[in-house]
Amino acid sequence: MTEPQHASPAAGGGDLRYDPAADEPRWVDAWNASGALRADPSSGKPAYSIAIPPPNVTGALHIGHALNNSIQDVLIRHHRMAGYETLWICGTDHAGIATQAQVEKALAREGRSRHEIGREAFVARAWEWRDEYGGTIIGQLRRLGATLDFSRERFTLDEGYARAVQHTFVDLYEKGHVYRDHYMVNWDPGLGSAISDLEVEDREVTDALVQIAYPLADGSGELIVATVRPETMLGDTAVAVHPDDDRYRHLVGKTCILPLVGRELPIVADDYVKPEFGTGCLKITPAHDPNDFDLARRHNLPAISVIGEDGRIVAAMGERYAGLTPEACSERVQADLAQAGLQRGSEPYTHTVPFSHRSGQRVEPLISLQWFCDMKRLAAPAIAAVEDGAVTFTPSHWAGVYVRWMQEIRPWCLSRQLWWGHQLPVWYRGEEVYVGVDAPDGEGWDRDPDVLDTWFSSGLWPFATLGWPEQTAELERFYPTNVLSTARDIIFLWVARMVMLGIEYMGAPPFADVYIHSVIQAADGRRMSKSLGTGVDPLELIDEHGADALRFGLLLMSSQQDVRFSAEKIRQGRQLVTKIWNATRLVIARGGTAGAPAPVVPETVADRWMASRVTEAIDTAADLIARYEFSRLTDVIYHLVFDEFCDWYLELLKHDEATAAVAGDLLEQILALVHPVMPFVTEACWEQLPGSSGLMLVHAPPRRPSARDGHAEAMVGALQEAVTVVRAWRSRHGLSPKTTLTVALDDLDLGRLAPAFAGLANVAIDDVGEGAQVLAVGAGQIRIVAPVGQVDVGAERARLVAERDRVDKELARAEAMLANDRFVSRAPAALVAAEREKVERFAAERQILEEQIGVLGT
RNA sequence: GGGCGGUUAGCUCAGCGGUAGAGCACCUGCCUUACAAGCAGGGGGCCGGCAGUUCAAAUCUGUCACCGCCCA
Repeated sequence: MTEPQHASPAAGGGDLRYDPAADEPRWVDAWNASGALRADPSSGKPAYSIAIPPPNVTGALHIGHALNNSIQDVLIRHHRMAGYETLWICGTDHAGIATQAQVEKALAREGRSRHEIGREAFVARAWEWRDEYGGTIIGQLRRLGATLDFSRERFTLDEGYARAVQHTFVDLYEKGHVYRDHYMVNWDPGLGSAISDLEVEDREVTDALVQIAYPLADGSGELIVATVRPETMLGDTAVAVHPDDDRYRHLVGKTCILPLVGRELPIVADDYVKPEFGTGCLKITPAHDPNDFDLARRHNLPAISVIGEDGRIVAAMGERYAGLTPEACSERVQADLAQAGLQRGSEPYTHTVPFSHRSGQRVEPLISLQWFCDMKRLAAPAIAAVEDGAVTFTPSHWAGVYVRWMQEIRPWCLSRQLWWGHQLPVWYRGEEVYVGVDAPDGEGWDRDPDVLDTWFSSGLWPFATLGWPEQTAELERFYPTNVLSTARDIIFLWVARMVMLGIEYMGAPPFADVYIHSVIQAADGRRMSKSLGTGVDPLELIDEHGADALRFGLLLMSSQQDVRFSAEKIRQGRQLVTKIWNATRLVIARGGTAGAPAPVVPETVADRWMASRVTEAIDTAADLIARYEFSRLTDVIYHLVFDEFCDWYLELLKHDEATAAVAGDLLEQILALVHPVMPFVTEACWEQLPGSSGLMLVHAPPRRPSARDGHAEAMVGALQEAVTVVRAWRSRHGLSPKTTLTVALDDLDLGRLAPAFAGLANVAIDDVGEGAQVLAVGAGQIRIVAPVGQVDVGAERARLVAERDRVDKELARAEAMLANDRFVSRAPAALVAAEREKVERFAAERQILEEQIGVLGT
């Protein structure tokens, strides 16, 4: 027989602090083994469910995951303890681009490429990669203490899930929302795929703004156009001017000659053109600029592609340019223009240019045949759901962000030229197109090689994970989920799409609440960056401080806005862990036990006071959780444990002013209150408390140990003030805390707490005679004997005079307010009464101060 | 260019109409047998500038200045 290898708070030789690294793993196992994480759709309890925003299968836990999953775990644990049948849906996202890149990298190390091994082998390779590494982040979530339903882990490429995705695509096609079109897309040449608008980020770049002369066809002169991309001129199909521009009005309808190519270009008028930009003449390249594309559609202009999907100049541009990179082509075009005498100048020009979020490469806008989803009709009910309150955002201003984006929603390019993902359920045979979940009958059909944007499949997450389109018990029971917790950069990518698809397929939005948590920035106030080394690894923080400390610290630092990472908050969490641990040791040493079937009846004033404080904290905490105010929740916990339970109540317990039975019961309630935030240490403490049984994980919710008790709060309040006043006095006079002072209490009724006062303040209560110093305490006062020769009378007098002046000012302020008729007549009566009370109190305080000053003499 | 958010103690952030708060940092005492990763006491802010509304403004309105984010 060996003792378990874990820390113990038990009295007598117990460890002085909790050891998270040694103790946490066994709780992860115990929770899992308990079966409590597995949701039971057939239970009679009310349901509470959350779908985890599925982490990228290639990902590792970052600080944002750590915060978001701490939040979700608090919600899940709180509701589980409160008697809900909870389901926290677990799983990962197949992350098309990221996963494909990982596998391609592995292949490259072997000197091979995906094209060499072919699609089938590549996909098999990707699955192998996923089987080997795909569980990493789920394991990391376990270390955080996340109580996901691991038995229902889903992956967005699972067979059933894939079926749901195919079904959705086919259905949207049949409803006419999904269509195929030649349209301008964001082409990522690095990836060799189209990407969505949301995967593009604009960056400032300084390019050369080149001026080129386009001769008028009738030989009457020339137009000068300015461009940062001279190579695209090869695809120009018009020159545009503003309709109100007097310089060019007479040229509209005429034509000019495209240099180097010789094509005749119409000169069109369009108010998109800014007359003040450059020369006011805009070359139009419909195939390579989104604005030009739109303008060309308005004027029925053809589009001529210059750059192909390989990122190089297409063959149709002739052998002088074909095959060049755009940069090389730009140089050659400029040289050719110079030779032709048509280059008119060049100047540096800073503008924003789209870059791929995925590959980091400059996005090439080009026209391509892709599958799109028209979002307008799907968006309308999704907007209504937020506007009429069926879906609420916290903080609320994100609702506006969501609605504004949805109102201007644009078609979503669904196809990606990748191999890893949901291949489009589309087949072609000549001009025929077949869209269906199953392959078409007959010979000669070729399946579209493209896959769907990963976000298309994750849009189905809250219901496809529950078995949809099958009508499962889980779906019936747990849809819609209660809340989605996520970061604001996901609102468009994911939240909006989930709401649209949830309403379309389930007839109800996928969640009632959307909680948008803080983005945790680096200490410098910028986004954490791996390349800059400003990232913080949550796993290292768990190693160093424990998961409880990390969870607490992250929740404490989070707020309604972005916040800077603060290691100090994590340390604070660790201190709370230690505090709870040691408080438990003390309570056990004093004979406290747990497991009382009903509140232990408080006996003493101190007991009733603490029971009252715990009661209030429990109520407040439940309210804060309901409002997603996690930072305040941690604050309430911290204050309760440190300032009330430990600093006062346990000290009173040591002075036998509180009872061990109540202390044990209250500690139990506090552990239950703290457990959703700090699950590990609360389990460990609970385990050590005599009388405990089972896991804190499934403990009943923290029980209000008694009603609020105003009398007890007032009595202990008076005690605290009296003790503090004496301690401060002693400290001011440089007296050691060990110096026992003699004091008398005048009109100060501490009742049965008087002995506690004597103990905590280290005083003897006795008759003090004349000449003692007077200290105001609430309604009464304390007279205190100054040890002869140990008190700096001059300094004390100066302090008292300063204090009296301060009170005078307060008095004058309150009196001035009361002298103001408009205040007395217009302010709420309660406030006026409060000011009157203040006048009385300040006057009394002033009198005591005068008395004190008098005693000290001049 | 449009929109949103921010500017409060040295630092990180609360408060959002009734006399400025927390944690950390700082200063001064304490190894008081649960905890020195602790305890006790203390100093520190004309709440970005200006102008309004109000009996009363960090708090509401307008405006300016910076900082950040999102969408073009």
